[in-house]
Amino acid sequence: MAERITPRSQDYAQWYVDVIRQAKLADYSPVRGCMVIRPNGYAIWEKMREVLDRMFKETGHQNAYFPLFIPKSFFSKEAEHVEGFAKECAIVTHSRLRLSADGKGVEPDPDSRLEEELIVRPTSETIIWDTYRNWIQSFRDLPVLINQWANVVRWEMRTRLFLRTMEFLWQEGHTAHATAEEAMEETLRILDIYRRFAEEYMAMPVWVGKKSESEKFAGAVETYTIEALMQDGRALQAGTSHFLGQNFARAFEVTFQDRDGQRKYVWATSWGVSTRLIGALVMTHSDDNGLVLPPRLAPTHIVIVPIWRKEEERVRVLEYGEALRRELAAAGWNVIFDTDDQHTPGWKFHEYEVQGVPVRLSVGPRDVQGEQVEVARRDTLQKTVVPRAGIVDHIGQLLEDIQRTLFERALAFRQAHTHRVETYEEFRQKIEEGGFILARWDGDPHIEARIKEETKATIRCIPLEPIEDPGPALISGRPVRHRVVFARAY
RNA sequence: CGGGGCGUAGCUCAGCCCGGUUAGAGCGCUUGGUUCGGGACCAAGAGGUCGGAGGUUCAAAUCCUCUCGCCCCGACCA
Repeated sequence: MAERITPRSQDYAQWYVDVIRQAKLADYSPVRGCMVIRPNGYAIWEKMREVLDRMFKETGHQNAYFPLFIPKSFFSKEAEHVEGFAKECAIVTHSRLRLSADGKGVEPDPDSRLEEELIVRPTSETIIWDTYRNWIQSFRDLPVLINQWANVVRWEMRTRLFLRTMEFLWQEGHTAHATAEEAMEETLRILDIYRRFAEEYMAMPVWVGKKSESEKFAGAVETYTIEALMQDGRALQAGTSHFLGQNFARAFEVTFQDRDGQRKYVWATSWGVSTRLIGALVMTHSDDNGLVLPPRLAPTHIVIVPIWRKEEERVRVLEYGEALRRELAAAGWNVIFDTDDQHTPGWKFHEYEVQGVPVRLSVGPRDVQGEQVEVARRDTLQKTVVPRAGIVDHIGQLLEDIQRTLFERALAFRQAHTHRVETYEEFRQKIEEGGFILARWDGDPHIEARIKEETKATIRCIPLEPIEDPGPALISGRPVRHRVVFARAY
């Protein structure tokens, strides 16, 4: 009997860690705040990467790779950006170790102190814009549409597996454009890619909107975001796309000569999603039995568990199962046929359930005899027996149904946990229940700050499609046209 | 950075308060056998500088001091 998963109702944070550990997505590492992403977790990241990379390329982007280290001086060029990241940077000061005096360990060799210290990138705007200066001379060089898959380091106070680790994997897009309009179009194009990815692949409904001034990215003119709701009622920022204006172009002197012969600063965007999405996936769909994965991101779609007692049964069952496996694999599904005889079928049922494989097939003597297959779906845990003939079509439809069911379930959850409030009093009560609160805000940052201070709730976004509902704003009572989205967030 | 918790076998932990031969359990692992339709069972085995350093003592996993690390909760952040 393996360890149990703490029920969500008992301790949500512990449940989250239990699911990750038992589904073998990640381990803690010897380094504080850093995790080891195990093959099961990394395979999900690879699927995400595959899908997003295709979407980026379809919209004209190319991948490139910039250095991990950034000269310290680069950070002094864009004031807001510096302020945003200064407090969480890892800094390389030496290039060599030597044996320490007591002979028991090693220490930085003082002679190897770097002339200019290097910052381990917390994000790559600075080094990329320094590079773009050399690439961009003319309007003919624009736009520059580049993405990089990389790791970044942010020296966080407090970490949580996948949601916030000191080192994490992500993609960061950095684009340069001739006009503000083009850059804004790009910002929103990417935002829509993120929305589609969240909804269509992760089966995770999201709010799409703009960040308030206080919540936007350090150095951005506008930050756009997709915001999801986790099962415990807290919001999670799942992806951001920034319109950077000319801030970085000015800081790094990136100009081009336009058609009209004028020298102009270029317009910029940057955008990213990270391995945090794996945490979002866990907290959107999984249950007390373990991980639940949407089929479109599941590294393994189907597992076949053979069952037998006697040797002659074993032979027939394995033959039956292997034919099944081949047929399903030929249809394009990733299939595991678990013929390991060290574990009982019951053990395997639990194992794959914990790991979130969307569909499990069991084949035993009964099924061989009746030319049938037992089909169990992970999302509802329902089991049915279906005829062997036409199994491929059946499974195909089932996987689609699971994908749809997960989205609908998450959407229903979000709807049930989204409330409109009219007064601050009501707001303060409702926020305690978790979930999203749609309320009117008059745009005053002081009121936003006060609400955060008093309730820990922040404006998650100002929806791109405005929630028209004129009325008095919270606290100030000033008349406003629409509502914004509040929540307590991760 | 504040508050709390924990460091004993690969994992989860007991033992510590009240010091006493050879440090335990469950799971996992190895070998053999019987099993196999929702986490099988039997037998035999391997596996530990009790986080580290110092101290008290005839004697320390246990008491004292220092130290390192990790986890959780807050403030800060993707």
